[in-house]
Amino acid sequence: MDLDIASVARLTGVTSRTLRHYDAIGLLSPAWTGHDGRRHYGETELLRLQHILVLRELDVPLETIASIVDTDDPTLTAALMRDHHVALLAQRDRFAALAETVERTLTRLEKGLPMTSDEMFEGFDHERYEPEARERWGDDAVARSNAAWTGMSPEAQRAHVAEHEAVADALARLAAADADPASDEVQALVARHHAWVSLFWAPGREAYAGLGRMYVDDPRFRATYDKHGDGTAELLRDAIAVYAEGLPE
Amino acid sequence: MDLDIASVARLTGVTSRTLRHYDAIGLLSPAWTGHDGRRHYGETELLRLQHILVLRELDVPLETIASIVDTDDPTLTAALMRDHHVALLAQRDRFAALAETVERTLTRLEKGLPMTSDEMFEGFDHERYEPEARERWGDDAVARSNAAWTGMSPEAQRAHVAEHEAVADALARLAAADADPASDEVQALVARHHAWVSLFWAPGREAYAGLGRMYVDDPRFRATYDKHGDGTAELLRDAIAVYAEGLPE
DNA sequence: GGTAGAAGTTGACGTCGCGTCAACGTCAAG
DNA sequence: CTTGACGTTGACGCGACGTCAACTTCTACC
Repeated sequence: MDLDIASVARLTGVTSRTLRHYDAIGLLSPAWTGHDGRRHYGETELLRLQHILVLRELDVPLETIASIVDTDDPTLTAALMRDHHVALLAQRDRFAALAETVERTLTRLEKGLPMTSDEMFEGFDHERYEPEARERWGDDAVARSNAAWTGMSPEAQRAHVAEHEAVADALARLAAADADPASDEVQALVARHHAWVSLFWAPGREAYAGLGRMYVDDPRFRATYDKHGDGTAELLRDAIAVYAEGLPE
Repeated sequence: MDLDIASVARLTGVTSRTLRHYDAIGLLSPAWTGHDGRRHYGETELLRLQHILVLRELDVPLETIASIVDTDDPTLTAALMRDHHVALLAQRDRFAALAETVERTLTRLEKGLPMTSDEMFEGFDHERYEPEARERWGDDAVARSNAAWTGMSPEAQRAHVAEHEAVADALARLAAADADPASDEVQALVARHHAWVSLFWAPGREAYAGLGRMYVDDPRFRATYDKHGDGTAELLRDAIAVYAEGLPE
């Protein structure tokens, strides 16, 4: 896939100016730049852009968005996306509440009835900023946005990240040695991986296997594991496929 | 009702800074200012503020908001509010669509399936800017926002406004002469008023009577008619009450 | 090969809706 | 009569682009 700036603009609804802006501030760089300076975008960039736009819909500042989409941990990313899904539903409900308030005001006006001043403003800003939104996207959204993650102490958070790195490193070494995905050594690592994932999200059999496939199929997620060593993502995928058979649902 | 700036802020969720800003740009002036310069707000201001906030939720620029809420034509105002109600519902649906898109992306990612680039961006900006929103709140929202109004030629629009003025003037003269609301002369004018209203909105018996009461009860709307002569709003209300009995529903 | 037009490029400045800070005035309570 | 809460008026700052301007490059057609 090779799209120029206008194609991306048409596809996504953002202007080319916006894409140039995102390049300028380092939020979204093109896949490559022609010798003439023209920007070219690939699939990875489109995925990243979708992620960015979801967050932008929620009025997350671009700087915060950058720190979120730069998180190269795929499971955390997935968890955050689920979180954004919840936020979108909240926005939907907020506008529904507003519509109702306005409707009430209208019918009361039509009937010539007065309203109390509290009643008039039900559903306005109270829903928007209390109690979550402000806290939620305030300073460091990555460290706050997921409930499980938020509940952890900073040390626990660091330990958690380190655990993931350790698993990935060990997997990379076994991948280099061409280990069997079903072997006990590998399966023990997958168990640790599954425990790690479970803090954010408790996937069933199908979902966990799907996550494994995503690690290979999505270039952005694949890079996360393969930077520890070539073949790591594939080994993890295959090992997860075996491990997943033992899961419920 | 006499509220200071902090009360209004608490009630509505906007900051006092915002209220001062709205005063500075002439969007919302306080009812009166104390000898010490402190701002005091009344019921009229709260109504106006709610109107402003509804429009702000829809991302209408403040300048446009000003031209909308300054329209001192009550029926057009009511029609616009109904329009805003529709827009709020549209926003609600837009976020619902976004949530669905994200959900689809998530499940596909979990299953490791790819998506087409079109699919990925379904529900993003296409809904937001096409085909209505941009045109709708573009330059002169007052002259565009109502469907019926938009369809009229500029000359027809001017004629329409003039008709309303003529009716109000005639009513004011009859009010000064202490005319009977049920008299043929007055009822003929109400018939013209009803025809005028019907272009924006076809009220039933109850709704039209309610509109009449609103003309007296709401000070902002009352002023619109009483500027033609004292007692005009009351005469219109009583005359509408009589006229409404002959309406269906 | 020449040229027009469409679409890209990089600065640079403008805009909107306030937030935020500074410096100061005023009021009610202790 | 001070203290502290809350108000006031400037003035500047900012985030996310829009909007020129001046220039280069690609493609199409003669």
